Amino acid sequence: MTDARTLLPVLDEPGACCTPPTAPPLDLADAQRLAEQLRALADPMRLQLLSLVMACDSACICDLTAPVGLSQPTVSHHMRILVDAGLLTREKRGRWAHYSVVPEAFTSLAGLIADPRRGLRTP
Amino acid sequence: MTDARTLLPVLDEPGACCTPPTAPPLDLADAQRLAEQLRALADPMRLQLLSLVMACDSACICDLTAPVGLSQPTVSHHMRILVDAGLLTREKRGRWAHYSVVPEAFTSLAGLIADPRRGLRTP
DNA sequence: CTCGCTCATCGATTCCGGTCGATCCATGCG
DNA sequence: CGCATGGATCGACCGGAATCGATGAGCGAG
Repeated sequence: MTDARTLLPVLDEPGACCTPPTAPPLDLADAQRLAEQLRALADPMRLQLLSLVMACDSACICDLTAPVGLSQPTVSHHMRILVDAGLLTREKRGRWAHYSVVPEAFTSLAGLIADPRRGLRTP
Repeated sequence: MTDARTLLPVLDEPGACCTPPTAPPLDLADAQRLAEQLRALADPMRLQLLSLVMACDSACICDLTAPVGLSQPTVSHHMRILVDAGLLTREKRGRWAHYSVVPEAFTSLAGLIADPRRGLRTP
């Protein structure tokens, strides 16, 4: 990066690498918040759990452990991560905890990925 | 899970948890492939790198290390992950490696998240 | 009140992923 | 040819995450 291009940015010599990135990258704080939501999604077991909740529209832990083949504490751990990421909501009814999807979270997340000018690009 | 509901599924007693998940979860292989793409996105530094590539439309490593403040091997490592996930393409021109985004990957990924009936739900 | 059921939390273990310095490969130049 | 440069790979380190068994907190039923 310490070549002549940084000193003579106007030249645009033919052997140059490419246009230097004058635009700063995505703000680190924004990137971290977005990555947190994506990291919650980036797990096969959590994707399976999400598919089950979407199918039932409202599910509790006891009905989720068997289909994914995980222990109850592990399922609870995954559900907590999904709730903390804002992708699910938890509602305690009696002895059971009912989990439901947050559709807005998925639509906004999809919008950020599909239209990166609003999410990955600094405005 | 070993309550009477599994033996008498027709009863639908009022104290029951919820409807049992008769539908199987998302196929594990599909979940793993989807998780692999999402895991590539679920990192703040990779999101910053993506924003830089999108801004330049074609960037090489030497122009990416400084803005994100990472070493060259680390940036190369992240770019490899993004290429392996199908989100970027790598093209060697001369001494430099030019990276470009794969728009279709982002649109399809956004579609799977926004319309989970096609991606997270088993058809 | 006591017991049983559901779920969350804790502690420990194991494994994966990010990061770096050092090194190696390929290309272009003299 | 030999040297310099851009980039990829290697080996190692370290923090964090996934998983489990055991335990604790809340609620319902008897």
